[in-house]
Amino acid sequence: MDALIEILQNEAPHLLLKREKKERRTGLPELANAVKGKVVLRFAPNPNGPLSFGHARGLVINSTYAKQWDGELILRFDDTDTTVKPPLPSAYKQIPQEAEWLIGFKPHRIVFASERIAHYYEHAVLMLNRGFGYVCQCSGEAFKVFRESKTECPCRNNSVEINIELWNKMNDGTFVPGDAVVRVKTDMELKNPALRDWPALRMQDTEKHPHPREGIGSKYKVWPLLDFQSAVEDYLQGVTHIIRGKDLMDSTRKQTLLYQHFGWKYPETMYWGRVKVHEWGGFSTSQMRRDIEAGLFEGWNDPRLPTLSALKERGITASALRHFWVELGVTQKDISVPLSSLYSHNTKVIDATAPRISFVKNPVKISLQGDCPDNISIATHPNDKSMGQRVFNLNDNSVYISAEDANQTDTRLKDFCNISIDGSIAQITSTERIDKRSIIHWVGSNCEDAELVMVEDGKLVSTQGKLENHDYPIGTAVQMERIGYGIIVAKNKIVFTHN
RNA sequence: GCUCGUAUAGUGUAGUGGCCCAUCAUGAAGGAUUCUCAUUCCUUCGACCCGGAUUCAAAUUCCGGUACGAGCACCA
Repeated sequence: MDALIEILQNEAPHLLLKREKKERRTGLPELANAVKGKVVLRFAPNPNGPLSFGHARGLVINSTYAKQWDGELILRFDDTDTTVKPPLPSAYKQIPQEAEWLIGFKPHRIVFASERIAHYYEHAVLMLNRGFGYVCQCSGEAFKVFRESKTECPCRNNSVEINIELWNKMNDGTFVPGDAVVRVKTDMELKNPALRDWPALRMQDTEKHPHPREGIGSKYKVWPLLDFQSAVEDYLQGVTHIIRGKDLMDSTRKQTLLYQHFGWKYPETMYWGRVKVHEWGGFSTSQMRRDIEAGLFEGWNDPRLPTLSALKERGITASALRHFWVELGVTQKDISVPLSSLYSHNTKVIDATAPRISFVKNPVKISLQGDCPDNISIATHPNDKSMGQRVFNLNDNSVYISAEDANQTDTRLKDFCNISIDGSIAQITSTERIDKRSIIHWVGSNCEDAELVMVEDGKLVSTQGKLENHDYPIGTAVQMERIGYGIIVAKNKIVFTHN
C-alpha cells in the first residue's frame, strides 16, 4: 500500500488530493477572466421603443455582473438606423428611467451612437487606408452571388486612393443610398458565408428619414451598421465582457475579424438563447409601435403589452424581474417559460407588505336580520398585526356579497358572522365560527362602485364591483381577498396583477 | 443550400469522468397552519434526445443520427 502511494505521489500526485464536495452553484455562472473593479459591461438597445420584457434580461444579467465585480455598466443607444427601425424620440428619456427602476442604480455611462459618428468615420478611413476595408459598388443582389460562390467582387482590389475617392463620394452626396457600402475585407473562402467581406457602413437618405435627435437630423449620409459601430465603440469604451443573445454569435465572429485587422483584443463573450413566454408568443418593438399608433393599444404601458412599463403598471416588481432572469441564467438553450414563474417571484416580494382589501365582484345587496353591530374591524394583514385594522361600516344593517356567493344558503361572512341566506335577506345565526362552512368576503353597504381590470388571453376584461373603502395611494400593491394581487391605479380602479 | 448553436422531470436550472438510481426552484397532487381560493410549513410525483465508440467507470469525452433555434440584411 505504501509503495502504491509512493508511486502515485511521483506519477500522479493530483490523485491523492482529497476532492472537495461539489456544491450547487447559485446565481449566475462565473464571468471568465474578470478582475474586480475592472469589468466593463454594456447594454445596447435600439431606442425604437421603450424597453420590453426581453430587454430586461440584458439589463438584469449585465447589471448583476457589473455589481458583482464592482465594475461599470454602460447604457448605449444603438441608434444608427433612421430608416428601417427609426429611433422613437421619447425612448431616449424613458429607457434610462426604466433601466434604473429595473436594476436599482443609474448606469455608469450613457453613450449615444448617433453622437459618435466622427469616431466611426475615423476608423472607417483608417480601415480604408490600411487596406482591410473597401468601398463596394455592387448591389446587394450582386454581392449575394459573390458571397455564395466564394468569388471576390471587382471592387475588392481597388487602390487605397480609389477607395478614399469613393468614400468621399459617399459622404458628399455624389452617391445615393444603394450606390455603395464600405466592406471589411475578410476572406471570401471563409466557411461561414455570413463572415465573407461583411458590410460595415452604408448610406441612408437622411433628408427623407432624418435622425430624430437634435443636431443629428440630416447631418450624415453615411452610417455605420451594427457590427462595425458596436465593435469600434466597445473598443473605445474599454468593454471587457459582452453578454448578449446567441443570435449575435456571428456578429462576434465578424467583429473578431475586424479586431484582428486593428490589432485589438476582443472582449470575453457569453450568450443566452431565445426566450418565449407561453402566454405572449412572439412580439416585436416595431410591431407594438405600429399597433399603438394604429390605436390598438392605449399606449406603451397598456397592460396587454409585454413592455417594462406595462409590467410595472400591472404590479410586477423590479425585484421579481431580477430574480426571474437571474434564475434563468445565461444558457444558450432556447426556452419557453410560463408567466407563473415570474408571478411566483412577485408573490414572494409583495405578499408580506400587500394590504388585504375586499373587492366584491357582481355585488348583490343583502340585508342582515338579527343582532348586527355598527361596524366590524378586520386585520389589514393576517400575518402582520402592525399594519392595523380595516373598519367595515354596518350602519344600515346590510352588506354586499358576490352574486356567485349568494347562491349558497349557509355561509360565513369573513371575520364577522355565520348567515343563512334567503333571497336578499340573511339571518345572522352566529358570530362565533362553529362549523366548517365556507367563508366569503364582503363589504359594507356604504362602499363605492369600483372597477377591476384584468388581462385574459390578451384581452382586457373589466369587472364591476364594490370596493372596500380605503385611502391607499395610487400604485399600492394590494391583495384582494379570494381574488389575487392587484395595483390601485385610481381611487376606484384596480388592475389585477396575478393570483 | 451553406454556416453556427443547443438538447437533464410539465417548465426552468445545477452538474465539465467516479460524490449522481442526478441539484434547486417552479408546477401538480395530498396534508398541516390560517375566519381569503393568499401566505407559511410538511409529504409525494416527475428527467439525463437516439445509436455507437473510448474507459475499470460517461449526464459529463468522441463519432453518427434526430429535433429545435439562429446567422448568411445597404435592421438592431
